[in-house]
Amino acid sequence: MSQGEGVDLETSLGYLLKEASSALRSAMEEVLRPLGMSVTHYSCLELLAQRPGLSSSELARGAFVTRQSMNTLLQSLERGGEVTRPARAPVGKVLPTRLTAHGRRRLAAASAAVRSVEVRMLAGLSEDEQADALRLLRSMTQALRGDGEAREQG
Amino acid sequence: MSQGEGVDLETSLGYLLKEASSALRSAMEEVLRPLGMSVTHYSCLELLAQRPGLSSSELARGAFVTRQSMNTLLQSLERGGEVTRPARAPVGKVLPTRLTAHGRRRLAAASAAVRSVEVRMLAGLSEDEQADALRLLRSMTQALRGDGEAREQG
DNA sequence: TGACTCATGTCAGGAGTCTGACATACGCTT
DNA sequence: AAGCGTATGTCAGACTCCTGACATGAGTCA
Repeated sequence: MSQGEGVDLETSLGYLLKEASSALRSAMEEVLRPLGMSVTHYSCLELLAQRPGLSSSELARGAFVTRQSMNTLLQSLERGGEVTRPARAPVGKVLPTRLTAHGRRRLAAASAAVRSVEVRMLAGLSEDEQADALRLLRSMTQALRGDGEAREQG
Repeated sequence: MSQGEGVDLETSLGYLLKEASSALRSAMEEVLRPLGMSVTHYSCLELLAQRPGLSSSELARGAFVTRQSMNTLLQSLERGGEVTRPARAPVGKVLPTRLTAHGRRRLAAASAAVRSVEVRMLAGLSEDEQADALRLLRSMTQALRGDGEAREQG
């Protein structure tokens, strides 16, 4: 510990990452609130728009929550008529989920709101810097996930 | 596998930021769990080590939780003998919090564990890239915070 | 074919965090 | 000096998300 005391939070990438993520989440909640939508709710819809037929578990991984939490959300979204799931699994236990027309409309509004936040976040960053940020973030995530093993990607 | 086209999540800085943050949090929880410590718990201790005498509200802002949540945590930390707060406020209502020797020992173990995670996260990034990441993250956070309008003051 | 492994959906219980509300203490303006 | 707005600490209730556990269905291999 003799050398570790001078951990300046302002130069800790971990802290800054958390700070940025927190700021992004707050900003998203702020613009989503008027629409009566949570960040997880929006994430779920966005995921479904891009990859129709995803299962609850796949949606959960994509939105970074547990499959139990996602399942609870999906049940309410089904009641609200934003998504549909077959009563019985076509194959296995997997219930493919799809957006309804209503869900798509809800997503459209939310997507525009979220996009404005992202635009604001990127303000002041050049194209090259944005590309750098993408690459850096990917590198960090991959390093955190893979336990010291180089994993090839498609 | 079934990658569509349209809006690609893989090129959304917001999504990647959330993904990286999620991976970091998971990694931290994993190494902190054996110590019986949560991420917020660790953050609180780390903050106190660097800025002794912080109030509950200041700690809350630094750890990105509400002051109510931080207060609940501080009460349990007080019971556990990791921090101390005066019974009455020296000035105003602010109760300056400080680490005890026990708290410092707890932090030392946690800090080492977290440091290993951060080292892993930074693996594969050059000094320059790390500096870039810091700068980029700061820029995004600042752009997100100034949501109202020009009312910024460091 | 049968055992084993893995993934999924779901139920139940609990820990952590948030919103809302209230009293108190400080600084600034009038 | 008094009023007003802001910030803090705290209590209470509600909610979200998580951990743990169970049964079911698919894929793999002997």
